[in-house]
Amino acid sequence: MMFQRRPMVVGAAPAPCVDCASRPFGICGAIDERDLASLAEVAVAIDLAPGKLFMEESEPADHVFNVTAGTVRIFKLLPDGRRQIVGFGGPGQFLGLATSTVLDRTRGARGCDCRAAPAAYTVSAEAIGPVRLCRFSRAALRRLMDDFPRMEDRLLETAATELAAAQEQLVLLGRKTARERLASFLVAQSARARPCGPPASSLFLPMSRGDIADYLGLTVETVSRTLRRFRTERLIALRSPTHVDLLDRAALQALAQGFG
Amino acid sequence: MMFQRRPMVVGAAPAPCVDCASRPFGICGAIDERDLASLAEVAVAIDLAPGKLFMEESEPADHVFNVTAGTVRIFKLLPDGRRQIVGFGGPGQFLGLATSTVLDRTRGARGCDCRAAPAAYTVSAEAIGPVRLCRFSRAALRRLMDDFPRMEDRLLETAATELAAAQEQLVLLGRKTARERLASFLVAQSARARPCGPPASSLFLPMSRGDIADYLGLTVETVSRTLRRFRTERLIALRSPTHVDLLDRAALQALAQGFG
DNA sequence: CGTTATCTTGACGTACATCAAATGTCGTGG
DNA sequence: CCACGACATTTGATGTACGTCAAGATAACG
Repeated sequence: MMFQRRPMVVGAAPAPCVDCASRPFGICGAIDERDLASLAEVAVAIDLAPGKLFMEESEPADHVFNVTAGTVRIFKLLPDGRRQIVGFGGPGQFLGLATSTVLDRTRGARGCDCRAAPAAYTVSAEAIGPVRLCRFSRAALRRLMDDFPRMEDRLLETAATELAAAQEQLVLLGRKTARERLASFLVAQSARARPCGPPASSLFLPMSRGDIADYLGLTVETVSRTLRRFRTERLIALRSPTHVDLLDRAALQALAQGFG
Repeated sequence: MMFQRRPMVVGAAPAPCVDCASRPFGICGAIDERDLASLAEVAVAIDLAPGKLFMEESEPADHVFNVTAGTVRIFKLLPDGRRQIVGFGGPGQFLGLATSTVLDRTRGARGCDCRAAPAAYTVSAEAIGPVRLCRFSRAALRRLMDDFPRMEDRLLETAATELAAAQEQLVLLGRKTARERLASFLVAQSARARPCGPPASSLFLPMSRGDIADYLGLTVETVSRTLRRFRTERLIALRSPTHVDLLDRAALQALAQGFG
């Protein structure tokens, strides 16, 4: 196992996997320690500079990715520039599920071979701050799933979780007020900061206000105003734009669920 | 294999599968003709009366379903009654993906055994009009996936398609105007009516205005007004509340994508 | 053919967007 | 270390798309 030197923006190196801190969080956790060699064989570690776009909607989906460090934003654009962020991804985040895009998705049903079209990414993704990720070719993923059925199980589980998250976000965008959206966001972030155990009350937001706005279907101004109002109500404290303390988690939780 | 008699509302019978019209559209299409017996063995056909709730959010996810006739609405509720419909499902629609709900989904990442919790449905579903569906126990699905790997492949593919659809809907709810939402809805419905080939220009909407509103994050009034405006603009014709003709599909398509 | 739910239409209110400007934050170089 | 500039964030004034409330008009149904 050797080191490769590469230009700074995109460094690539074979992945050790064995001591990958994000393995338990992602689909790689499905593979047993003693089989990690087959994984490392096909994984390529890549470093991304802040802002780097590494996956683009409607491009051929030749690779899948796994975030190992940093945070990415996953989004879709309308032709006039309106942006909807569909999610943020931290260590363990899997990226690259794709559909044989027949332009207008027909909710699961096909029943004929209109799926001749090659798979394309359905969303774009770029780095927020410096990011490290692992890249696999789609073919390699296919082989891994064939060799290790637990891998496919894990991927299905991941997809189901992502779908549930997206559906929860549909409720947020379709039916919640700005206050409820921000409360939901803060509570979810604090839960994510500590996947197990008690949620963090002090949390770091790697994304900008603009990102938050585009995630919650609001404007920067509304995000800013709403957070300030939370502050005057002693629900949160704003140490810095990126560092928030949750002072009254119960109240925020209630707001998030639609009370108040 | 015996018949079970049940109250009229929910009739149940073993499923033949062989001549199931919706098989090519759903996950059952993954199973070869000569293996259909193993499928029919575990499938139970069920008839639902209009309005019948058959899957409820946060209940134990003991079964999965496959719509074979009619249309269902899939939704989530807020405690005060606000409703978000996350999708409509016709023949072929698979239902019952679930996550070990740790109350606040943490986007894919877990990395510990907080998943001890039993799987629960993440959404509710009820019949619009009369519906027929097939029910499988989750255990049976697990066995089917083990015996027929193509089944699991198909399910993963389905989940990916559903996720892409949900993400598209996030854009709609987060960033589109009422006009754009309705246009997107009409175009998508017409595309769905004919999964392959040219989209239908005359389409039947089995769901009520209220359902459409709760799907698009609007109110009934706004849906009604916007449709009427489309009518005065000669984009559509309204034969009856449930029967719409698309007169200018190109214009609607453009609107849906965010132009105009 | 009456009764009731659904859909339409109108008048008015408001939560959030838009536009505009001040303030804060942070990297860079003197 | 501090001054400067670029950009992110906050704050304020105003506008508007869509929601709410309230009748009517149609359609569905027994």
